[in-house]
Amino acid sequence: MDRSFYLKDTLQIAKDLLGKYLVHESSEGRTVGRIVETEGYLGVEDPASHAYEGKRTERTEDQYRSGGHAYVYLIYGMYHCFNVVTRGEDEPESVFVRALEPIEGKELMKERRGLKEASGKKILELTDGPGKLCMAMGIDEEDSGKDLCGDELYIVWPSREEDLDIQTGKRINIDYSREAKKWPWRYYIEDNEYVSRKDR
DNA sequence: CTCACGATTAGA
DNA sequence: CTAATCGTGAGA
Repeated sequence: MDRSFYLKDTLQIAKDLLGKYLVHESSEGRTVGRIVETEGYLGVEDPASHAYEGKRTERTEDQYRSGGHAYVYLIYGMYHCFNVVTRGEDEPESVFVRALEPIEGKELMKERRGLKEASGKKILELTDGPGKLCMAMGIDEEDSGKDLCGDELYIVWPSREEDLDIQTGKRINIDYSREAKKWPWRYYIEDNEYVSRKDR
């Protein structure tokens, strides 16, 4: 995906990223996951965003880069969250990737997730949540700020395109954000079993 | 320096 | 439902 893809409207990108493939070429091997659930975070006007009212700190600095960079942070002292930065430089908006469907490198994903013997139902737990997918894909704070238009961590179109049944809902776990928790900026592929929460 | 707080997850 | 777990950043 080239730079221009990431400079558009954030909610449009949140929708457009569904069905695309996130690829990570790491020293341990290559993993690929199909994006099935996203949320838009609209920067200065969004009480749920780390950049609300222009708040800018060392931790959130990468969100101020131009569209097409990664913004990764640690949450609850133990999990990582992966975001795709959108819009131009100093427009701190992003798309939070909440779930993937494993496509390639499933053995490596199982190892990283500590589910070596996993099969059947357990395979669903590889990437069905923001912290889980970072673990499975080997994404951590080292990856924050990386250019997604590069050749290490990037996003591509699937070989064959398909029609997706896209659903919308409220974003998850942002109770601290007052009225913003009602805004329907979460997108997911209907009936996809890797979506993190099936409830509304 | 202190301390409250998470864009989560696993497990009871 | 709650505990786990710790870097960050606001405030003293």
